[in-house]
Amino acid sequence: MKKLTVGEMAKLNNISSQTLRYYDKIGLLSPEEVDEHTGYRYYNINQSAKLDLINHMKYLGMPLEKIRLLFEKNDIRLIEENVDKQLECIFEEKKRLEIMEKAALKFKDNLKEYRRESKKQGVEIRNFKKRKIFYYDGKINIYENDMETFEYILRELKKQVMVKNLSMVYFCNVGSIIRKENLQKNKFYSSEIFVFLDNSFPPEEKVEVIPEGKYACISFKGEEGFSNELKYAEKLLSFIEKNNLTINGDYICEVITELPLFKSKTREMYIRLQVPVK
Amino acid sequence: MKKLTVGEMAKLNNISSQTLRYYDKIGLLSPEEVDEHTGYRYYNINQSAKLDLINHMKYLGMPLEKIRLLFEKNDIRLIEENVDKQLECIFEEKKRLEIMEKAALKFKDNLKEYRRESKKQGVEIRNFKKRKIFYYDGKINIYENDMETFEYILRELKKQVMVKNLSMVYFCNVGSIIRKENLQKNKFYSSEIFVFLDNSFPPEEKVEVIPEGKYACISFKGEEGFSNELKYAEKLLSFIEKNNLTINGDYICEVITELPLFKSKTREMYIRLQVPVK
DNA sequence: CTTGACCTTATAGTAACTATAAGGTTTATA
DNA sequence: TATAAACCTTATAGTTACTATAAGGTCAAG
Repeated sequence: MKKLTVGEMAKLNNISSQTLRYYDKIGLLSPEEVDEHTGYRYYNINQSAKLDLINHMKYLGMPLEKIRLLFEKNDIRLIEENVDKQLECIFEEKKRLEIMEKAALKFKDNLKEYRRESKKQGVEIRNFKKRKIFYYDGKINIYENDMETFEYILRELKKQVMVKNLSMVYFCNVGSIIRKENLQKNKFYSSEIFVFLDNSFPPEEKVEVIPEGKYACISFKGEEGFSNELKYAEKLLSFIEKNNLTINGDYICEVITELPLFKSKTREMYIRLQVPVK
Repeated sequence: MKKLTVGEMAKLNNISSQTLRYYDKIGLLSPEEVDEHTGYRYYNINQSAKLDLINHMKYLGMPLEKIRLLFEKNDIRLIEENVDKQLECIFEEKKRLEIMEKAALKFKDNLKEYRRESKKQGVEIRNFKKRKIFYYDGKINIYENDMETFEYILRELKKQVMVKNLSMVYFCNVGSIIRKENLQKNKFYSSEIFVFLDNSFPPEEKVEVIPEGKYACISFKGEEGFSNELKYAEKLLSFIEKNNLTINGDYICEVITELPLFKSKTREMYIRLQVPVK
């Protein structure tokens, strides 16, 4: 039988000779013969079969070290078990990709909304579909505290989100709520902040549905502190009053997109205030 | 505002302090302040916003270097383009996973068949569903040549499979064909070898359908050369004759599973001969 | 005998960290 | 005020499955 050099063997199997040398080094596939004097590797074409199998198992996502061990152990049942494990990994990976995809689409949505909102001025009436949120009550009125405190409450929410094993994907869409009772009393009190969830999320404690319907909205660029928000909230409420609308639920302050990357070190957020109306 | 040390900042954001130091090193996120004398890093809680965004983009599958560049370029449109690219990557990755899953399931199937066949002796009649193959004609009668030549033809098939952009997944299921005309003339001539394809594979040149139906089968352990096969083929054909069955199509020699890992350096294959009968 | 194409080993680089070592700083307690 | 614990610093190596490069040896053809 013809002895093949690394280069020939590599070409026949469509891989690089370095890869073959590497496989030799880690003991995964060694040439049939090595010239003692020159160190030249000589392969046999039928070693391709093993290479085929390596590629196949690699394709299943197995690390080379595991493949090597399986070869060493030489037990079909072990191989089967490992293929089952690989299948589980593949399943997990597929789930992860699904979430990634959702996250990317949501991110695009956010950017689109960002562009839309940054052109808008004044109050408008919009229809929103049903939305789900996961909220956390910090027990502190955010309007009576500074951004620093708000950040700490946000971190707390983030931890809750992680504890609940929700994906961090959601964490780009946060907001705060003023409950209807307080709003009607003109009391700016909000201790609850939330993240938007996927609509497919199952009902659970601290998961709430924000109903579909008409919302009076106003959006603006968030700045340090909440003084800004109060100004726009007043505009929104006076619009509602002027147009003889009735407040129909909780006031929501939604962060459209935050791009803290730019110039400033702090959050640079577009904010949309929303009040459901009749 | 409170200055946070790496450890505090890390704890608040549920990452390790080493990661924060690493981000500092690669210029992705540097602390607001560094003590000139001691080198201590001091962060501000509102830098968490940037960390959130980093995590989000990382989640989309972006490498840190790209995230850093996007931060540097400071252009929303660029970010959007990159998210689109990420979506494409996610899509590709999903396709790859699908194939991986199929490969793993097929591999398990093969092992199951391997166990089944290794217990069987003698001829049996089995029903097979429709199967698709991609074949390659080496123009050389494999029965008149040795295993080495066969291996070279296999390598050629492999290249064709790659040229056609088929997944290597299929390469674990190879076989050879003796056409009906030759078989009926008792002429053991096969120059065509093939890989089984997914049934969803679109019809194309060199893609053929092996029809559903009854097959007379015999399986055995493959050994060096084809002498072994000829012996079993004779058994199969005499069975067909004895039982007054008619040959209804091409003779197929299918490699059930090869596990070249074990002891021997050469292919260790279970082989199933199949002849469609009426 | 030379030339070019191949082979060898060794080392560094990739990505996003983690782990470790050796040594300096801060803070709380005795 | 001394000291110890808990933190911080930098630098280095390791992870995976290779690829790229350098410096030098071997082989086959002309």
